[in-house]
Amino acid sequence: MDIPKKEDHLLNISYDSVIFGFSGDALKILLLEYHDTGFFALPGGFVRKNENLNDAVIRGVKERTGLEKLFLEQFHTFGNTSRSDAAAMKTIIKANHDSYTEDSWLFDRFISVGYYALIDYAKVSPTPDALSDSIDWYAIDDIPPLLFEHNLIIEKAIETLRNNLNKKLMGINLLPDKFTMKALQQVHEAILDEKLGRTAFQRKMLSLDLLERHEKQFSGKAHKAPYLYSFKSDKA
Amino acid sequence: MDIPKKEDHLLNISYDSVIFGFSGDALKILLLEYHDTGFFALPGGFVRKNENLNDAVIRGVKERTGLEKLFLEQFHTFGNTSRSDAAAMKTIIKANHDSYTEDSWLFDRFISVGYYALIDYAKVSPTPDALSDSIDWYAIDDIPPLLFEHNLIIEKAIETLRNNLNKKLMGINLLPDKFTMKALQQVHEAILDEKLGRTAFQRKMLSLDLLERHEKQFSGKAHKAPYLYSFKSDKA
DNA sequence: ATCTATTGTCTCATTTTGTTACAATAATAA
DNA sequence: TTATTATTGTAACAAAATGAGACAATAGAT
Repeated sequence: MDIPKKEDHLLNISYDSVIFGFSGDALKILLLEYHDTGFFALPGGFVRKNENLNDAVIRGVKERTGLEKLFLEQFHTFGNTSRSDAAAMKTIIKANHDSYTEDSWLFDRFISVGYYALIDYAKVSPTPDALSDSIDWYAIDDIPPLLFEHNLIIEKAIETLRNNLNKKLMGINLLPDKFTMKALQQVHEAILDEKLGRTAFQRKMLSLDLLERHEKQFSGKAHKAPYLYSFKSDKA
Repeated sequence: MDIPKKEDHLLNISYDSVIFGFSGDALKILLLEYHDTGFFALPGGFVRKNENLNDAVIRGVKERTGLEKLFLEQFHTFGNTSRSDAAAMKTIIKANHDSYTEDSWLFDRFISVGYYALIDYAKVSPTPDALSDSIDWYAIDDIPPLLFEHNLIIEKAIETLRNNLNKKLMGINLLPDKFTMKALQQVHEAILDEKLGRTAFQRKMLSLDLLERHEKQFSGKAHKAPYLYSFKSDKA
């Protein structure tokens, strides 16, 4: 992988993406570990000179997950001087490139726009890029210390996700196209970090008139089979 | 006024501020008009190399309004290529500066962070800076066409304000320290653009336990005098 | 055929919200 | 001093939303 070129990009501005997935029991996010440094961080990147900010983030998330259509939303822009860490950036670049130069634009101060994405955990097999040893899922209550105040960015992302959860059933973006009411409830519980009453939850979801009921799902277990639901497409 | 110098600032990044005030009957915002151009726009600015983004916005709003302590919150970052307009920027700079240079950094593309501020309308006498003919209040349903997609930025600011209104009685930032329940209700109605039931509103506000009741306010009119309230400082 | 775990819905209690009613009151007019 | 008027604070009641428990339906195991 080449170092991104200064003349192709906007300066002093970057993005960081908090990519959420739901494993069935826990809410997780994708973190990458840089080669030979022990550094963990959020997947991020830069904006090309003639590229919309949104498109830059979509491009970056696609490179990391292979997903093209995904739920993606900006939540906050982080602009404190304290969040820059030129030393760490130098270590990363040094560990990966012979062409290390002391005065790279990458060591400048960056203002970073935070995005979060909600994706179907099952649809992704994350692949590390050339800069990173690994890219892996981490449960949100088990996040290691990260570079560049990224732990703070994650907290803010979760807070935003909680606040927006009720708007238009956002949680469904973490599930397959068809899902049971129980799965939807588990997603909500994972995001809110609290138990919800089963009957009240079901009544509320159905009353929103956003779900379409399909065939039953037979699990092979000895009990009544639940209906499958999907998000009504005309409510998007 | 001097043109801001390239070497002092972050490149490709700016901010725009939507400064809300409440005149007693309508919600208004501050717009400025540039010298000799007929161009209207939101007050905005740039970030110095060693300055926090938030501090840059505080500095800019203070220069325009004289206010130092104010309610200020970031709401969205605008990053589409379509929002840049080098031609308009050139017109503005030309109209104001002999030292016009064709290749100024100001003509580059900018990603702009949107902030909104809530201030006490009565406390401000807006003063135009050297670049602008006028800075004035405009009711939010009477905004002229603005440069750089600023109309869109205002819409998003209002939307965010509506969504956040219930969080911790944000509306009080548009009022003096002490205010009547009726004034608070009028602020809410102006923001939400709908009438609210008087008794339900009063009951709700009092139940939040965020308001402190003070002496009555005698208006001189022939009716029962309302209590004055303030925001409980320990709930900030 | 009986048993077990889970689901969908009903019912009822509780809480919240919306609306109307009404007494209290500050200033004015009679 | 005593009505009169406009507005305020709160109570009272109705309607709607929410929470919790009961229960029948049912897919598969025994």
